[in-house]
Amino acid sequence: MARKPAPQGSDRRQQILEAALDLFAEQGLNGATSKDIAEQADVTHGLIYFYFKTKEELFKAAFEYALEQALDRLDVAAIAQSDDPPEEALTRLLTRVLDALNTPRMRSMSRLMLHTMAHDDWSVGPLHECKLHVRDTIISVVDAVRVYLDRQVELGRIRPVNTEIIAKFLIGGVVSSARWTHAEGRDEAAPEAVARAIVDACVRGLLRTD
Amino acid sequence: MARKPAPQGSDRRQQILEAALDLFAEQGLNGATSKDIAEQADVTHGLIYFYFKTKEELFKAAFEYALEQALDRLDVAAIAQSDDPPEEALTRLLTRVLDALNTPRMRSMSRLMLHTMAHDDWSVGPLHECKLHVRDTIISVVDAVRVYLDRQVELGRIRPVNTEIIAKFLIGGVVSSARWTHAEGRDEAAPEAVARAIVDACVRGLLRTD
Amino acid sequence: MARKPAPQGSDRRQQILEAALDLFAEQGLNGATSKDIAEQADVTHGLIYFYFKTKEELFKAAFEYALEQALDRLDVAAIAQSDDPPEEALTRLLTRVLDALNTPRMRSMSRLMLHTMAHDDWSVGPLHECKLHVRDTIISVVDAVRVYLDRQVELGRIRPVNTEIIAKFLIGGVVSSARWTHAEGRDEAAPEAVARAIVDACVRGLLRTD
Amino acid sequence: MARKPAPQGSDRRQQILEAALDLFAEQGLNGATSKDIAEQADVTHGLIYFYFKTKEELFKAAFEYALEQALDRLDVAAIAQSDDPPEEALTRLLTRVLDALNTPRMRSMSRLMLHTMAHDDWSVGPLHECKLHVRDTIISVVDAVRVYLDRQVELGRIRPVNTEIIAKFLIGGVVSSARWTHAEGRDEAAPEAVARAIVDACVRGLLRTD
DNA sequence: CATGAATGAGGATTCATTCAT
DNA sequence: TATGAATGAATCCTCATTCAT
Repeated sequence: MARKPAPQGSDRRQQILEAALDLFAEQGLNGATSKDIAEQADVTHGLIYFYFKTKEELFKAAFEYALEQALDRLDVAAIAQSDDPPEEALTRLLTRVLDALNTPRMRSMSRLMLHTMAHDDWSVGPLHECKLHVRDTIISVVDAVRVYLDRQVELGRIRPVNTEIIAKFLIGGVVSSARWTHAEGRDEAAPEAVARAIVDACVRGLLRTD
Repeated sequence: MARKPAPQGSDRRQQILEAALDLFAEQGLNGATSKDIAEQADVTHGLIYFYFKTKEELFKAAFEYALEQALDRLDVAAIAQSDDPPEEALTRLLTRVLDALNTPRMRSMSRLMLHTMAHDDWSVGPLHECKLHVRDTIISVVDAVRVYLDRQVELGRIRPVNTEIIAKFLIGGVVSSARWTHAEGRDEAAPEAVARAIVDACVRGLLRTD
Repeated sequence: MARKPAPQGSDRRQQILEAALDLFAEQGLNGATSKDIAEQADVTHGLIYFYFKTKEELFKAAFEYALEQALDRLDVAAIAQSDDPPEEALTRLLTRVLDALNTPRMRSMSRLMLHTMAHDDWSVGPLHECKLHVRDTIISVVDAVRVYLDRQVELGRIRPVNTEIIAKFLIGGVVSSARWTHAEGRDEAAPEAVARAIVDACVRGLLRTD
Repeated sequence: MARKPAPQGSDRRQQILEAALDLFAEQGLNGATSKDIAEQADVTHGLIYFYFKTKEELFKAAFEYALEQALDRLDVAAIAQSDDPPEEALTRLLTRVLDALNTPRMRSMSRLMLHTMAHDDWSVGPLHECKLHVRDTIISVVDAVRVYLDRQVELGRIRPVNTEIIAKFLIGGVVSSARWTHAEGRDEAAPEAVARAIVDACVRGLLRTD
C-alpha cells in the first residue's frame, strides 16, 4: 500500500483516475461508461486506453487509489497502538470513521466497496484482485480494533469477550448507520454525538445498574 | 414463432421473478442481462417483455417480491411488541436476522439492497420506487427495534440512551458483520453465538465491573 | 370491385378492417403494429390472424375496402357520361374530389395511397396487388375525365388538346393542392370556391382577352 | 474491434447520408433499417451512430441535405423575378420541375416528401422539424409562382384570378402527373411536351374560341 | 370463434476497444 | 502522448405470428 511514484507527466492519468472513481462509485462498473469517464476527466475517449489496458484495469486502479487515501485517513495503526482507555479510544475511532464517511470522496469509496463486495463472480482478473483488496482493507481495520480490544482485555480494562466479533460489530454498525442515515436524507446528530452514544451504550452497557 | 405449451403447473412469471432476483443480486442491474435471466428462468427471451414492460420494471417487481418475503421472515411486529427482557429479546432478534441472512435467497436480497441503495441517481422511475421501498423497509425494521428499546427504557430496564442510534447500530452492525464474515470465506461461529456475544457486550457493557 | 358479401357474423372482421385502415393510413405499414390495430378495433391481438393470414393480407384487405368506398363516392361513371358543358361538369367533378378528400376517412385513404405508391419494391405478394389496385383506381378516375374531355373535343366545345395529360393534371392538381392546404394548417376557401377558381382559369384560360 | 482506415478521400458521413436518402425514400422511415443503410453506405452498422445520434436524426439530416439540393436545382428565385410572358415562363418552370423529378435522386426526394407529409403524428422531435421543412419548401416554391402570377396580373397580362390557388394547382398538378405516369410504367411524352400541353391549356384556356 | 401466452427473428442503440494519424 | 474515427459484439426491446385451450 505504499504510494507508487506517479508516472511521469501523468496529470492526465490522475484526472482519469479521479473521474473514474466518482463515476464508478455512483454508477457501478457497468453503469459508468468509458466515454463518460473520459468526458468527466476532460480527456479524449481514446486516451483512457493509453493509460489503462482495459476498463477493468482502470476500475482496479481507481479502487486502489481510493483505498490508499481511505486508509491514510483512518490511520489504523494509531488505533491498534493506542493505550487510551476504551471509552476515549473507541469514541475517537468511531468519530473518525463517521467523519471519513461524510466526505463525498469517502462516500463514493464506501459505495464502490459495496458494489465490489457484492459480486459473487469476480473470481479472476482485475476485479478479483479488487475484491481481495477490499477484503484485506476491511480486515486490516477490523484487526486494528481487535488488537486494541485484546490489549484492553489483557490490561483488565474490559471483560473477556469475543473481540473479533465485537470489532466487526463496532465498525460495521457505525458504517451502516451512517449509510442509512444518509439514505434517509435526514439531518442527523453530529458524528461525534453518534459515536459517543454508541460507545456509551456498548462500553457501559445498556442495563440500568443504579 | 410457434408456442410451446407451458409445462404443467408452471408459473412463468414466477420463474422469471426468481431468476431475476438471483441474477440481479449477483450482478446488479446492468450486469445481469435480460437474456441471462431468461435462460436461468428457462424461458424465452421475449417472454420477459410479455410480463414486464422493461428491465427496470422487472427489477422493481423482483425487488418487491423479495422484500415481502424478507419482512415476513423477520416478523418485525413481534419484535416491537415483545415484553421479554433485553438480553433475551435482542439475542432472539439478532439471531433471527443472522439466520435470515444465511439463506442464499436472503443473501441475494441483502446484496440487491446494497446495489439499490448505492445509486444516487435513481431519482425517477421504477428504480426510484425501489430505493424508497428499501428505505422504508430498513426504517420499519429499525423502528421496531427502537420501539422495543423505548419501552424498555420506560420500564426502567435499560438506561435512557438514544434509542434510534442504538437501534440502527445494532441492526447495521449485525448485518455488516455477517456480510464481512461471509466475504472472508471463513466459517464462523454459529449465528446464535455471534448474536449472544454481541448482545452480551452491548447489554452488559464491555467494562470490567467486578 | 363488386362488394364481397360480408362473411357471416363478421362484425369483428369489419372492426379490424376499419381500425387497420385508420392506423395504416396514419402510420404506414410498418408503423402500425398488429397489436395497435387489435386494440383500436377492440379485439384481441390473436383474432386478427383468424381473419387475415398475415399483416400484409390485412393491409391489402383494408386497402380494397377503402378504395371501394372511395370509388363509390366519386362515382366516376357519372363523370364520363356527363354531357354538361365543361365549366359545369369539371367544377362539379373537382368539387366532389375536394369534398371527398375532406372527410377523415378519405384523408386516410389518400395518405394510404401515398404510402403505397411510394414503395418501389413491392413487386410481389399482397403489397404488389395493392399497388396495382391503386394504379388501376387512379387510372380509372383519370380515364373517366379523359373520356369526358375527348367527347367535349368531339363536340367542338373544347380545343383539341392532349386530354390524357390534362386529365391527369386536373386530378393531380386538385388533390395536391388539397393536401398542401391541409398540411399548412390554414383554413381555406370552401372546396367549391377552389374548384371554381381552378376551372375558371383552366377552361377560360389565364390570358386577358378583353 | 479494430479499425480499418477510411479509404482515401472518402467522406463517411456523406456516404451514410446518400444511402439513407435512397433507402428512406424507397422504404420509409420504418422500412429502411439502420443495418440496410450501413450496408448500402458501405460502412459498419455502428458508425451511423457515431455521426448521427438516432435514426430520426439521420432521417432529418438526410432530408435537409436533399431539400437543399432540390431547391438549388429549381432555382425558385429566378421564377419569381422573371418578366417573361406567362406562356414562356410557366413552360420553363414546369419543364424544370418535371426534369427535376426525373432524376433518381429527385424521385427519391419526392417520395421522401410524401412519406414525411403523410405523418400526422410527427408533432415533436426531429421528424416534426422535417415536416416543417418540407412545408416551408413547398410554400417557398408555390410562393415564387404566386409572386410571378401576381406581377403578371398587375401588368395586365393575365386575368385577375386567385393566384394562390392557381400556383398550388400548377405545381401540384405537374408533380402528381409526373408521379402517376412514372407509376404506370408507361413511357411518356418528353417533359417539355407535357409542360407545354399543360401551359397551353391553362394559359389559353380549354374552350374553343375561334 | 376467441383468447392470450409463448416464440424467435430482427431492429435500434451502446460501448469497450483499436489504431492511423 | 493525444486524438477521434471506426469496429462489431452485445443489449434491450418489439412484433408478426402461432397455438393450446
